[in-house]
Amino acid sequence: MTARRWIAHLDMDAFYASVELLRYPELAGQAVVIGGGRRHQPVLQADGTRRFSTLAGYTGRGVITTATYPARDLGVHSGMGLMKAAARAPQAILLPVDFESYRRYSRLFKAAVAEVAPVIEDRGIDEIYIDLTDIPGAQDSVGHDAAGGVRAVAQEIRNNVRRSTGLSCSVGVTPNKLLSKLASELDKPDGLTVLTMADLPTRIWPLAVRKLNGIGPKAGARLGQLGIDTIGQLARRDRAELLAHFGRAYGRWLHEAANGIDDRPLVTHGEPVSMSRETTFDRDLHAVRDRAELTRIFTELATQVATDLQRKGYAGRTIGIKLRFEDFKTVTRDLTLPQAVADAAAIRHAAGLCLKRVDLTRRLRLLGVRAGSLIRL
DNA sequence: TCTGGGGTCCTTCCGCCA
DNA sequence: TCTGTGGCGGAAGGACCC
Repeated sequence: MTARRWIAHLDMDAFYASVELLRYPELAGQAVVIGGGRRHQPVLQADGTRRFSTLAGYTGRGVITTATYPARDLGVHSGMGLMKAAARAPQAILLPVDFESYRRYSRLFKAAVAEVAPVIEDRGIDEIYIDLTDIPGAQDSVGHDAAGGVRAVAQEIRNNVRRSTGLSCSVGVTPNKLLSKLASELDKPDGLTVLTMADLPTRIWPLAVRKLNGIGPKAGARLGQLGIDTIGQLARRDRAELLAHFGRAYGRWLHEAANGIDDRPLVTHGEPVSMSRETTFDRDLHAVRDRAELTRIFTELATQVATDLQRKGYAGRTIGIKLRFEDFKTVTRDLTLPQAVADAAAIRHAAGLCLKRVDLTRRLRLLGVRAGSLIRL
């Protein structure tokens, strides 16, 4: 009897906002959004209570990074501009992002998972895949529930995460990463969903194609034009038709994904490919009129990239820049050097050579500096 | 009131070279 | 020498994700 493959996807619930609520418990149950600049730090008042900023009157170019569930009920969500969110939910509390804390809780929850199941693929600060196939008990039936064993293992993981962080998470368990990613969303927040291939027609096919990890705004719109809105509609389409419309690689992937087929292994190691720093200005800057300020920011970004590289022990052979113009059009330029570099002066110099290759007549809203082709020092 | 910041991966094009 | 082919690294853009 060969073991049945069980892959879990674990997603922390409203992660950044939930970490903030641990620190400010008086905000529990309220509409809170995370995002924007440093100037919205809560202020401790004379009577010992804290005074929080609200969205009302927000000005700037920030976006929502995370919103609590009560805030989402007011029609705001991550990615939304804070100005727009302020119009919809002026009374919502606004807190600045604190990546330091989120990283600390990220390490905590991943360690808690690893105590139960050590084969983990990192997917960023708030989500992971976990291979449960070989965890003791995962292949057991409980009564007439063939998935009872793996359900218990997943529940133990959830308990461990809550015990060590005080935070809730949602978990999907299925035979592969693609389906588990979908399943973890089915009972959010604080849910556990176990699915087998037999559940595909009832639980997966009714979902919008956009829910599939790998179908973004562009592909979603193109599918819509073909009359394909749900995963089930996609699954029913002729493979040849998808190949004709989307090319060999992507067409094939669409067909397999809709049918729940995904053989990708967990990637448990991984070296960074690039490191970058970028910033959106408070107002659009002009290459000539705002030259001094642009130069200062440019040098600062190069210095930050150098600091990041050195702290993590890498050097980059390809140095690149990214510019975004006032009309949101984005261009990049890069330059591969004879040798990898990690010092601020060399990065700044190479980035400067890249900048000379761009027409700078339009005003800029963003500037970025990147190091790629990394080698370990 | 336009749309953050940090990434990965893929495609296409181009020059160079065998 | 001409023409074709194919690999490869580098550059640029774009789609997508957290």
